[in-house]
Amino acid sequence: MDLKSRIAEAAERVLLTNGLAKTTTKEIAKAAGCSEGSLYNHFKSKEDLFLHVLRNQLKNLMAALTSLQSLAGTSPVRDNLKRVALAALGDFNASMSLICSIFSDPNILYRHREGFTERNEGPHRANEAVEAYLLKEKQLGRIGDRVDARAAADLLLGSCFQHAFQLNFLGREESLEEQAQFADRVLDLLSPGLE
Amino acid sequence: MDLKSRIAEAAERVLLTNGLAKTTTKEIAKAAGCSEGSLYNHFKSKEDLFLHVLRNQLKNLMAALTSLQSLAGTSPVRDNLKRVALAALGDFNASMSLICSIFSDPNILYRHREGFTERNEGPHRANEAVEAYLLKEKQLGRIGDRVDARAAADLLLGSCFQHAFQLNFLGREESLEEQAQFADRVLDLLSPGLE
Amino acid sequence: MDLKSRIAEAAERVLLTNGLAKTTTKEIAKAAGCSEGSLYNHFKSKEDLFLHVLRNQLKNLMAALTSLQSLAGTSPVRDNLKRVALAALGDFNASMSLICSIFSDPNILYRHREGFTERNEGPHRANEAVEAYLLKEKQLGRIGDRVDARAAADLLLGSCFQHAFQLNFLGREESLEEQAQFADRVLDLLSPGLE
Amino acid sequence: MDLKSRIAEAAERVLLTNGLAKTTTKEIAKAAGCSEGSLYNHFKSKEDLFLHVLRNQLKNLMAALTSLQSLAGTSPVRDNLKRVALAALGDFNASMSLICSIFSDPNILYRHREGFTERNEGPHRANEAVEAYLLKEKQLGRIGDRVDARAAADLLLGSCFQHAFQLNFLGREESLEEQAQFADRVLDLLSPGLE
DNA sequence: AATGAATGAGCATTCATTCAT
DNA sequence: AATGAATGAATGCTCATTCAT
Repeated sequence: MDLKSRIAEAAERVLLTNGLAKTTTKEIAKAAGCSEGSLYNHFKSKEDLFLHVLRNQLKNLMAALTSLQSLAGTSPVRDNLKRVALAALGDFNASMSLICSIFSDPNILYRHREGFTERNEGPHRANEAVEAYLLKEKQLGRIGDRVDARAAADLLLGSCFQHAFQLNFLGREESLEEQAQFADRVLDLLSPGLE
Repeated sequence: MDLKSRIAEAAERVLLTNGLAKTTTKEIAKAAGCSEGSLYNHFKSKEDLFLHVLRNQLKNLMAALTSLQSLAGTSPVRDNLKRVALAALGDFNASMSLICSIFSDPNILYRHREGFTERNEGPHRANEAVEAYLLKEKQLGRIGDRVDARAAADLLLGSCFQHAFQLNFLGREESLEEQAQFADRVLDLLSPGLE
Repeated sequence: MDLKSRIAEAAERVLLTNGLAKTTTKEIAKAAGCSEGSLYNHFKSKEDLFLHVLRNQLKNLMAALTSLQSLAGTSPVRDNLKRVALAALGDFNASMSLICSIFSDPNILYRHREGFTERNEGPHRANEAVEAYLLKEKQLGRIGDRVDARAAADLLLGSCFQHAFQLNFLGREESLEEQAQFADRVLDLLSPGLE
Repeated sequence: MDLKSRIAEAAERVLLTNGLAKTTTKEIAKAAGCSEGSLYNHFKSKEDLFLHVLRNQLKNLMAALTSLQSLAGTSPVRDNLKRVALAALGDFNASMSLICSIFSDPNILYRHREGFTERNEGPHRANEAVEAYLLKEKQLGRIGDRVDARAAADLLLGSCFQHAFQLNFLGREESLEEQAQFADRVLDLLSPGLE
């Protein structure tokens, strides 16, 4: 693996462990097994390195959302949504402290936001992706034609997001099984509204 | 107003504007119109001051949750839930950057968590409060006897939480009317599941 | 006891416990059971308070030296010297850290020195006092007429001084009996030179 | 010379001039011709730097004490002791304010003590070294077989120590000749006791 | 005389960044 | 590209002193 990737992974590790405020370039360098100077051969600044790491979060969720689009009309809606919910729970959980750290520095927040705006990406796109999927299912008649697709997406992903937030806050870990239970309970309640 | 309160309010203002990472004691003092030394006559450290400010967030939501308990059986369930949703949207919106900043420093996270554990409080209690309310309504027969009260609470507050998060992330403001629309759409979709 | 004395005694206690560098006016006030402001009603500054405390050290030794002058020709020379040695060991031991602290701040050193010069006092006077006593004994024929009285004084008090210094450095306490043994051993060796 | 040594020497200079209490990192850096930050590339803290300087005091005396052991039985005892006395007077004089400063901060005192305990060194070892030398001379029959070697060492070094202390206190300098006279007078008085 | 909140200059220390090698 | 010593601005915090009450 090249040094740039090693640095990025080391940074991610340190950031998740120590939090943005307590993450120093010295420690990143140590974790990456290189010198502090090397960081600056591959990233313009610590902030750039952080933004680079940030952009690589939520990969599983993004993949799940991409594949979700092509699942419309195939496996049961509920199964599809559950798959997304599980990916969301997993990724939100793993990345929550990184994601939240953007609010501790307006400069980072601004740059992160602009970066997403440019590429027309961003975490809020997740909700749009679920919405888009549900619209397709609506056209296919697999969910009620009065269903507010966006509201459904917001409820599903919102509950997963807050759930992950609270687990992180409480310092608790959750097994895959517990995650599945959470998804099921939420989907049980949501399902009547989708018909 | 006494200096301690002035400092706390100034700190809140600066923290919301600059983010935790860019908030200095010098700037808090300036905003409070006092010397840096005075900060330390009233708070043991910058961290303590931050935790103090943090604990005073979400006051409206907490008040709404308290009054919610006594609303069981009175006004329509949906109205009661909407009231909570609006309080949540408002408070989450106003406090999101502060709340999220706790993840940028594990020490702060730890102390904030312990503080809540001691007082048996915390943001996760919000969901429990809504759950408790819904359980009462279930006993009163105003919602279906199969309803998963906790899942309903998680969906409602979770969607509000993530909505506020995304607004903050996008740097957008939302009118009260828009907030009400969001609440309505979410509750529309949730309602069938409550019957 | 009046407040001024209470403050002085509290300061002495704190200084001996914490060392000059770690002694704060806040702690002195706490130890004296008064406010920090009161310190300044009785002493012009913390430095003045320290100098006041400093001047009240070695009281026993000074008393012993005063009474020593009138002992010339009475009890055996060796007994008189031993009495002085014991007073020196006791006082040096109790005051060493205070005495040494004057070297940590040239301003204090200067003022302490000037204070003594004015009043024609000072710790070096101790050696002169023993010298004066020995000169009397020499005139009385109780010690050899070739004896270098000042050298004898320097040897006796010097060994006591360094002994106390080293005990303090090592953090050891010494019983009165051990102190007496030290004095005896030193005087045994010194005695042949006095004849 | 490397920066670490330059910093240490600069620190020693500033400490001797200003006293521990008035020695700031800013001034040390200035005296060393480097930035304050550089201090921390070579020493963990100001305290560590001080302890480093402290451990390099009394080098001449230590050398004299080492060579003293091999002088037993060679040059006259009195000459050997005088050599030690002169080294002691010189080093005590030059280092007194540094040595005494350890009593102004219990933390420094503790760490300095522990450092010596570990390495089985320390200023009190000086007296033991002289004692050891005298014991050899006793075995060689060059001093009386009843002589209390430790008491002799304590008298000799103690008087030198206090002499240096008082010179520093009085702010006086002493020529090499005056130092030799002091040593001679003290040894004159001590000599009868050694036979 | 006694208070103690307010002060603000001063301090040790940190850390992202640079640059000569 | 890799290094790591050097930097110095910036930070949180301390504490002797003041002064209105």
